[in-house]
Amino acid sequence: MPELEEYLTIGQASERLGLATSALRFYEDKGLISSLRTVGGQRRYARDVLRRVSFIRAAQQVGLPLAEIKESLDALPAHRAPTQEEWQRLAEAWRPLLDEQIATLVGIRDRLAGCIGCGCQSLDSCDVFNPDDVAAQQGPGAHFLTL
Amino acid sequence: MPELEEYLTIGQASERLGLATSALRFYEDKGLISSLRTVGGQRRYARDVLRRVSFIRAAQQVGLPLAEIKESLDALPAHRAPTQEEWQRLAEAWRPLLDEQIATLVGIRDRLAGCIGCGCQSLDSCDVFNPDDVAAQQGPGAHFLTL
DNA sequence: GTTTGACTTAAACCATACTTGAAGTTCTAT
DNA sequence: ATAGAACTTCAAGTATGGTTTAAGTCAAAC
Repeated sequence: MPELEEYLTIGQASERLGLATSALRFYEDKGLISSLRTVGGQRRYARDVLRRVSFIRAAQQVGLPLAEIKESLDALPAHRAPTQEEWQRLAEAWRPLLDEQIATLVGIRDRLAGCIGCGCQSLDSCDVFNPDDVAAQQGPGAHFLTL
Repeated sequence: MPELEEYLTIGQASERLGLATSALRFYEDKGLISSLRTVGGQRRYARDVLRRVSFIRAAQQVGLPLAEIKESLDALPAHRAPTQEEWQRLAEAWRPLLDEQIATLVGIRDRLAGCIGCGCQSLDSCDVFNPDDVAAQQGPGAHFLTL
């Protein structure tokens, strides 16, 4: 039986994910991933850890802190590999965030292009360089990253 | 003479920018902004600090660390308000970064849509959930944020 | 059965980006 | 002239996301 291929050591997972072993242990400490243990106490990861970690990294790119990512992952079953539908429900939850973040960046880019394109006085009415008073409407900190 | 309108106290700048006074002092400590001082030692900001700080905040949204933002700002004149062209040169330097970051997020979004849209087996060939081996090609850490 | 590389924990350390607190000073309005 | 709000500095604290180190154990090949 392919028991050797069934599970990954932390080094194997690390290599495949392009992530330090310390980061995997850190994620496990924080409850974002879990592992089985050998009799000797070494970690063995089920293969779905690869998908979980990939999900974590993608979520980080979207700007989510690990604590929130954990909350999302907590919706997944603890002791069996999640189904496709379960992954998709998580993924759909990001859509608004993703859209918002993309809109923010595209907004910066376009206003940038506007400032560059249209000559001398647009700069004074440009949101990118004169948000002034605008930011003050939202709470301190926050904006889109702290969602 | 409108000396009162010419300069901003730290509290006024803070309020207009929607940013804590401690953050403004922190930026000044780090050399990202500068101020004049009253006889009594209080800060007075020239109005272009608003644009500078807005630039900083926008740059942070693009993922740049303060140290790099400082390097960009160091290209601006120290003792006069930058011209429009000077601001634009800085802004243009972000274009590639912005484009890259937008592309990354749009990529995640589209692959997400693909996974959700196309039924049961796409998940196994989806980059978002199976980057596996892919990430390992780049150095540890890095990816687009550490540019 | 022994070596060697991969693994273990726990605690300490790092960098970034700020915030908070203490103790005191300045500014502005009355 | 004085009260109170706003300001000052400096040091320490916080949160996030890890990495590093020390001292030792496990697993696999020889």
